[in-house]
Order: sequence, then structure tokens, then C-alpha cells
Amino acid sequence: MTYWEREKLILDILKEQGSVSMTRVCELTGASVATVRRDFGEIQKKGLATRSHGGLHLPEKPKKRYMSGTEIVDEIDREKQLIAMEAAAQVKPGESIFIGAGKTCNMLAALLGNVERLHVVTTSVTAVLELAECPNVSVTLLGGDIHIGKHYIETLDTDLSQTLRGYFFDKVFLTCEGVDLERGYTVQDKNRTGLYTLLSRMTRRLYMLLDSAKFDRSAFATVYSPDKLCRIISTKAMPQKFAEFYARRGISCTLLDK
Amino acid sequence: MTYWEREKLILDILKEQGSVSMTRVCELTGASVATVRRDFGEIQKKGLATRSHGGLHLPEKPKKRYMSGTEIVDEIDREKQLIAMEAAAQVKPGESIFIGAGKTCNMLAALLGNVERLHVVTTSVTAVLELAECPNVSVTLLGGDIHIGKHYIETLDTDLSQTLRGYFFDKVFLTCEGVDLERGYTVQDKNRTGLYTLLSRMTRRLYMLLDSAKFDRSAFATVYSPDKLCRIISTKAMPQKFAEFYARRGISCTLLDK
DNA sequence: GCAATTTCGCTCATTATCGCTCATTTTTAG
DNA sequence: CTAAAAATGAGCGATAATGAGCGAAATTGC
Repeated sequence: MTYWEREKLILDILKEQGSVSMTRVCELTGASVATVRRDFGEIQKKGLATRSHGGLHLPEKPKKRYMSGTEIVDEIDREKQLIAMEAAAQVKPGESIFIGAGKTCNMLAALLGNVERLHVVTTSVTAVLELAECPNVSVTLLGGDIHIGKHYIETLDTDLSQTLRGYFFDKVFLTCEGVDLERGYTVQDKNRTGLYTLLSRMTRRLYMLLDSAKFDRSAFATVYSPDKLCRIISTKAMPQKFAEFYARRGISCTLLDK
Repeated sequence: MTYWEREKLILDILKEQGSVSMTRVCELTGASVATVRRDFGEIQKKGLATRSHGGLHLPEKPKKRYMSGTEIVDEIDREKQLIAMEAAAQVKPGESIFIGAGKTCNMLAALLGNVERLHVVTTSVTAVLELAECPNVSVTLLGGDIHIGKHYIETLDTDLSQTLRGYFFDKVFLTCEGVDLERGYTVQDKNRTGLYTLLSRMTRRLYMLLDSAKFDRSAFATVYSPDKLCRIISTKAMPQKFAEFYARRGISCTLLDK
């Protein structure tokens, strides 16, 4: 039995039943587990199905990409969720806060629905969706051109200095695409730099939400130097050299257990 | 039986019946309670359902209140849909248009995804959701405080004159809460009046989308006088006195068959 | 209330699966 | 025909999933 015959068999079963176990394919084809294992790997590489312990299954239905800030799909998401929960614990009734755009920020927004007399300013359309129906929370969305990310929609405006003039935030929660000890905090879109600079002058408590996928990565535009004074919320997965770097400069890090 | 197969089974039952008990899943899958317990935990962590003592149940129906501009539930919606389709037919490739907030406007936005090189400016967060993923269309969302209506989310800003300065729209599509031959076009929120006044000066083609529920009704704040020069799109259900009124003043009405 | 029962969260031992390497077989190319 | 390349099968330690047992907490019945 050739690889193609097996692949066809497997895909047929998948189409029919949605998933197959490895043992089942072994029985049907007479091949050894090692072979079937390889086949499963191939099929996954082609993107035709997803592997999981013990079997192969069709990818989940196309999910609603937004309105689902709390949905957790992988390990990094679990980490983001932990970080968002810690950030949410910092927010007190009556405060005025800014929330940036990003999946972690979405999760944070989803956790703030019950904070009394909270005022949230944001550039994230998806964060607005999480909070729009909460009667306790008033929300202001900053305008701009719509940009669409993997897990969020944000507005981008190169000059928000007029709009934000006169505001002051109790807390500002931001993420970035990468942190590097030389390049600092970086983002993909250079149009975000103006906003980040403005925000850092408009609060005394700037929180950076960093999951472990952010460390030692650099995106296009630097928004803050590496020794920027902010409050970092991350997990114990933060690389040692970062922890030492921040400790040396007295930058506060809240590191959560994974 | 793999985890995925069980999860699928559980979610199917959930979808069907709204809740499942642990013992039931044990019977159906042949797995032990410990395993099913773990599965329930996983599903809850993914945010797909809520655990409670003894079982798993769906959270309140995830209200798809938005992202559903095309959904039709009653007679008035059918009318709005007709009007939105006529409005969409007016939009040509390469144009720059403004779309207001409202259910009809949402439906209009949902119909514009395939118009080439279209630029849309709006205050409607829900319209943004309809258009965000369309590569042909660039979208600008005006900022402001979030207000939530029955079928839409919009931003409200009392003074957009700076933001909109220098813009000109090929077409502007608006709705209102009521039209009255004495009071004119009225809306619930007085903060919309400034925007409506501005917009009327920024285009040569101002479309008013009026379903039959709007006639002879008045809301709080007047945005335009009854003889405002605009292009009306409505249905043949428009009351006779309105039709005559507009005819006398040379105001163009497109009246669709119901 | 209070006791009986069920369910929960947790740990631990057991089992199945994983990823990997290496030897063997089959296929391909010259 | 032979050597290289590809596919397969088997073995190994590591990892993940499972099932059973236990005390704590919640629910039920009286």
C-alpha cells in the first residue's frame, strides 16, 4: 500500500467522521504505527487536518474571530490570559485607563465589565466590543484608519495629540510585538509610535503586558527604549537576562506562575 | 477514543440540549469520570461552555447582535434590506463615502465589500466590522464616546470639525429616528446634530435611508429641516403626504416596490 | 440543621502515544 | 546490476492521557 492510497483513505474517513485514531488506520491499512505517524505528520504539514494526541481531526469550524477575547486555544493564549487577569486586578473602580490593541489587551477588556465607574479609552475596536454592553463602563474609542490584525481590529491615526490633549490616565495598558535589550520595545506599524510616545507622558503607571513569545524579538518600529520606565507584567518564562536587566534598573516586573 | 472525538460529542450534545451531565458522557464514551472531568475542564478553559456542579452547560446564548447586518428577522428588516441594496447600487468604485450609524446603514456596509478602491468613513463600529476584512475597501472610523443602540454601536463626538476638515465625500448615507413634516429629521441623541450639519456641507449627494417606521415620528433633536435638500431612498409605503411634500419641493425620492 | 450522597480537585500509578534514531526493505536512477 | 534515495518497521526514552483512590466541598433528603 502506497502513501497515496493511505492518504486517500485517511482523508475519506476524516471527511466522513471528522476525525480518525491512529490505531484505526493501522488496522485498516495494515501499516505499522510508525508509518501512520509519518502519514499524519505529512497531512498536517499540508494543512489538510490537525494532529492531536492519539489522532487526526479536521480543523475546527471557522471561528468568529472577534467577540471572543476570552477564548483560549493554545499555550500562549493561556499565558496571555494569566497576564490579562493580573492586569485586570490592578484596575480599581472610578479610574480612567487606556487599553491598547492586541489579543492580551482584548482579554483584559473582557475582564473589566464589572468595574464600577470605569472609563476606558482605546484604539481597539475589538476591545470596544467586549465592553460596549457593560453599563458600569464608559468607553471612548479613538478614531483613525482601520487596521486589522490576527486577533484584533484597531484604529491608527498618526497625530492624536489634539484628541488626547488634556487627558490623563490612571493606568495605561499596552503590548508590543517584540522586546529586545538593544532595540527596545518594537511594533510592526510605525504609525503606532506617535501614540505610544504620547501615552507615556499621560500617565504615571504604564503597564507593558508581555507574554514569552515577545522576548528577543524585534518588529519594525521602536516605540520605547529598553530601559523605559514602566511596569511589566509577564510570566516566569521571562528569560533570565531580561529579568536581570530590569532588576538592575529598578524596573518593576510582576512575574506570574505558569 | 481520543480527546477530540469526546469534545466533539460533548459540544454536539451541548448545542442540541444546552447542557450535559458527566455521567451521561461517561456512558456514551465509555471513558472514566476522571477523564470526562478533565475534558469538561478543558472545554471550560477554552471558553466554550461553563462548568457547574454536576455538569457542563452553555453560557447564555452568545448574542450575535452585531456582525449580522444582513440578518433579516421581520418585515421592517426586509424593507431596510431593500433600501440598503438600492443605496449600495449607487456606490461606484473609487469613491469616498460616509456611512452613518443604524441598522440600515449596517446592511449597506455589508453590501459594499466588493466595491473596488472604496474609501468608507463612518462613526459606526458595527459598520467597521462588516468591512474590516475586505481588502478592496479602506475604512476610517471617527472617534468618540461609545453609544450602543439596539442594532449598532456608534461613536459620538460633539466636535468633529477638526477631524473632518478638508474631507469631501462623493456620497453620504444617513438615517434618522423620525421624519415629521413640521419638525423635520430628528434623532435621539443631540450629540449627533453637529455631525449631521457638518456632513451636509461636505458632499453634494446626501442620501437619507428611510423605512416606513420613520414617517410621522419625532425623536428628540432636529438635525435637518423638513425641506432639506437630499436624496431619499424609501419604499412605496411612504405616506402620500410625504410624497407630495417632496414632489412639490423637487426633492428626489427613490421609492422601491415592497 | 444534619447525615448521606454526590461531585470536586488532587495525586499517583498505569498505559498509550510521541518524537526520534537506526536497521531493513523497497523503489528509483544510472 | 548496482548504488543511492526513499519508505517502512522496530526499539527507546520522554511525554501525555487515562483511570483509580482519597479527603474536601457541595448538594440532596429528611
